[in-house]
Parts: sequence; structure tokens; C-alpha cells
Amino acid sequence: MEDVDTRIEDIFKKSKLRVTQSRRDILQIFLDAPHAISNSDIEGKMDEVDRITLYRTLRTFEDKAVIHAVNDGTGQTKYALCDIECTDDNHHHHDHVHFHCTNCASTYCVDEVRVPSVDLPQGYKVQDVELILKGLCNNCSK
Amino acid sequence: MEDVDTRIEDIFKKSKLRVTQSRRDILQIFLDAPHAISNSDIEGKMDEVDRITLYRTLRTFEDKAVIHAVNDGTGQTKYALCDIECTDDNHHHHDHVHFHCTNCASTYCVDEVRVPSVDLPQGYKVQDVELILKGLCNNCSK
DNA sequence: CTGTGTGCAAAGGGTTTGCAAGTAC
DNA sequence: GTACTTGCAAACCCTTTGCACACAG
Repeated sequence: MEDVDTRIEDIFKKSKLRVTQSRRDILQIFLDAPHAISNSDIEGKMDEVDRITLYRTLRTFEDKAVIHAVNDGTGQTKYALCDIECTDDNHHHHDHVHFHCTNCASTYCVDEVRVPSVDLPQGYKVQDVELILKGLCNNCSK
Repeated sequence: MEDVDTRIEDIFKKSKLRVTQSRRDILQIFLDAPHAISNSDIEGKMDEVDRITLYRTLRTFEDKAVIHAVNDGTGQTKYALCDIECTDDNHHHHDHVHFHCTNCASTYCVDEVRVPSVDLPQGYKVQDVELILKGLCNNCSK
């Protein structure tokens, strides 16, 4: 298991972003989260950060391939950390499925499961596939 | 091919909603649309209807199982007509896949293709599956 | 020191609510 | 006539922008 502080340093190094306390705090929250989180999830976990700074930080992180947006199937945008090998021009986040819990509203990336291939009628040119499963997560199904 | 006016009457009868001009106009737009449409798509096609009435009508239609919300994969909510056999408590819209065109932003229900089944790791209880394909539609891939 | 990041205030856009007048049945 | 619908105004978010100050490198 990699040390969390080291992981944060690695991310800053890779992204070439300036290190500030807000960014550190927000990254920490992502590292602690077991699933994708929304803007307001993050806001709820921080006491000090200005809402505007959060918006801007998330956009910056997304631009620099630190995090990626996740469609949770309800229209709400959530975010999750990118793999360390993601780069500005090579995000590859749709080879796994997402699971949305209808009870606690958490969204999980299920990395173990790959999206099955689908044949469409003639005329459609498919570039990307997104598969969202909805139901009860491990915590809520007990 | 069923007559459009008849179809409109059928929908009103089934939903037990009062017949008003706005609702008639909005239904007409749904019947004319070859794909799922957004709030603003509808607004663009009407000259007379108040925006608030449109919001309320869409919600009413959704409640009465006249239309259903479609997740187009970009976070924007779109709507499409329900099958005539849909009822308030039995919407079944996720046995087919949705296709979102990245060029013209249209969202199509691809009724011919069924969502493949997926096995998840232990702990998840799946209730619903949503599959969104993104790429170029028939018009835009030419 | 220079360029980037932050925080406040204010603007912007979409959506919802209260209420009075209008309309379907 | 009664209950449901509509339309206006205003309220309410959430999100973005402008600008001056603060700070990382």
C-alpha cells in the first residue's frame, strides 16, 4: 500500500500544478473516498474552502487529468481520481462499469467488470460506451 | 400507421389528464420527434408557451407515465414518449440502449438492441441497467 | 519578482413557488 | 360551480466571471 502523502506528491508532480493547501485538502478527500463524489459531497467534507475555489479546482484537476467526471445515471456529475497513467490527452475511463446505489446515492467504479461489446444497427458509429448499473450497494443491501 | 390525432386522444384518455392546448402542442412535438428531446428543444419548437408551463407539463406527463426521462450521458435530461402500455407504477425503459450523437447531440432510443446482462462482484444488488452508446448517428456519420 | 490561485461580490442561467385569473369538465 | 391549469413576478438554487489581494515557485 502506497503512502498517501507520497501519492499526493506524485499527483502534483505529474500534473505540474502548484501546490496549495486547498488543492491538497481536496486531493485528500478524493484519496479517502471509496467511490465517486460530487461537488457538494466535497463541500460537505471541508469547513474552510470557498465554493468558487472548489469549482475552479475541480475544473483544473479535470483539465490536468487528475480526476475525471463520472455520469452517475441521475444527471448529477461526480468525480473520481484518474489512474496515475492518465494524461491530458488520454483519459480512458469507460472500459469499466459504474454502479449507482439508489439508497445512499453513492457511485462506484467497478473496475473488475468490463463493458460488453454491443452491435448496433447500420448507420451508428460507436466511439464510446457507458454502462451504469443501479441498485443497492454492499452497505445498503444488508 | 396510426393516425396522430387518434394517438393523442388515446394518450389523454389513458392518462386521465385534462385536455388543454399547451398539452396538445407539447404532445404533438413528442410525436413528431424521431428521438428524445430536451426541455429547450421543445421550447425552440413552440412560439407561444410559457416556460413555466412547459416545466410543469413535463413533470405532469412524467408522473402520469406519458413520457419518461432519458439520461443522454452528458448530464442533460431528455424526454421520450412512453409505450402506450406504460402505467404510473410500471415504467420499463431500460431494456433497450440509448445512443447519443456527439456531433448533433441527438439521443436515440435503440429499441432493437437489448442490454446485455452483466455479472457484478458479490455485494451489489442490481435492479436496473442503463447502457449509453456515444458516437455519430446515421445523419452525422455520412 | 512574476504568474498563478484565492476569495469576495455580483452577474448569469435554469428551475421552482405563490398567487390571481382563466378554463376543462 | 369546482378543481385543475396557466402565466406572471419573484424567489431560489447552482455556477461563472471580474477584480483585487495573496502566495508558490
